Amino acid sequence: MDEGASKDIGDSEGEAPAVLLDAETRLHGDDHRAELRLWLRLLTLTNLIESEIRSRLRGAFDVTLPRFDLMAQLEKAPEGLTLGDLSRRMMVSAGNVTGLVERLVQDGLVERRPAPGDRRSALVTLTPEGRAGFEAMAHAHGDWVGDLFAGLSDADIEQLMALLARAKASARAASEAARNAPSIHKEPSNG
Amino acid sequence: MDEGASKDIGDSEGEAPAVLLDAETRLHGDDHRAELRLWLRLLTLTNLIESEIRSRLRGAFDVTLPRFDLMAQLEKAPEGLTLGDLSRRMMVSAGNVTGLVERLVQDGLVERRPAPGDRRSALVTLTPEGRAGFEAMAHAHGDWVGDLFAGLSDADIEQLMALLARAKASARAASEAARNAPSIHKEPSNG
DNA sequence: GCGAATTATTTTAAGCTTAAAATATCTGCG
DNA sequence: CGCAGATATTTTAAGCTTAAAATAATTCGC
Repeated sequence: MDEGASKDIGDSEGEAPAVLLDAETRLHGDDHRAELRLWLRLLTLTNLIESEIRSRLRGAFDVTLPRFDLMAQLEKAPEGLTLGDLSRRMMVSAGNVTGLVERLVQDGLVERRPAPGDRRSALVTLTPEGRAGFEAMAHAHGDWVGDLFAGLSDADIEQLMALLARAKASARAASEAARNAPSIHKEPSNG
Repeated sequence: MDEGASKDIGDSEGEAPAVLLDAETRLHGDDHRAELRLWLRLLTLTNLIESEIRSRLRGAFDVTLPRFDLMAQLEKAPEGLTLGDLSRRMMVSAGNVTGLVERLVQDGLVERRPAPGDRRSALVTLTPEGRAGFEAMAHAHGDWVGDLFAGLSDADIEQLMALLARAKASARAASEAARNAPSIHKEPSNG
């Protein structure tokens, strides 16, 4: 397995990604330059950290991020979770979970057994080996994340948390608005 | 070997992902709770926006994000780019670019031709169709990103830009430190 | 000019991911 | 009861992604 850093989309970082906007767009009205730069920076940072964590998980424990994520969910639910629970909590498709669980079962890290009372469902739990492995990984993972953000002060973190919360609310609102009114070509002012 | 987009890892969001830290970790010293929450929030936000953009690109233009990204790089370099250039600029592996270009050529959106002067290389450029398609996509993409961040004020954006820059510097420093001194089990103080 | 090292690209093997279709089971309603 | 619709999971087809090995061509040093 493995991983990688990923995606960029725009410019490396310093200047305005003017290329993403042709002259006509600007005439249209909004130009979204600041938002595009923000998105680019957010994406770059997240990809940087994510690929660092992926690569460390692979190097130190020979495990992928999705597997780590799945095990983290199980760790929080000692009584076990169904595939559907996992799918919802991990925010990935059901088919994805099927394959992930299959591979983790093969590795002896999780166990699958019929759910009592519903023959459609299966309950997934960590094996003792899986639990022990996860604990070591979670410990290292915490240290790594601590390291990666070591250059931020407590105040920086606090401010970031607040701003990211606001950004998330904004993005969620926009997503839902689009979901409830599709096909409107998303022109804020003159559509 | 593997990889994909990734997702959550911790809690849905509100509370401390205490599960990622067992008692022993806390005794060890640092506990990194704040950093873990920050990382979780950053990841959640980025995934939310990224999947929204992916889904809109697919719905409106039947194109994937990696293809859009590749075309964006070509748009900025009208004289064309080699596969190696693309790999570096997109921050993905060379093999990845080979396949992406292959598929885009099949769709008639980009063109591949031997690079003059180096028989190992190929120059990739947008076809007229690819260029026209990209312009429409970039326009919509700009609007979407503008929408998604519409709830942030100019001041919010400015602050976020500054804090994210600081976070990026921190993460980069930590990555490079690790790269130059591997195998030290990453214990900040007592390794 | 020859061979070693470097660079550009492709191939291979494996895993992640999704949407959509197919299965299987369950629940509610007459 | 019996069936219709909902729910849980698997399967399928396609694409993305990487690391590592394999090819091919270039460059450098002598």
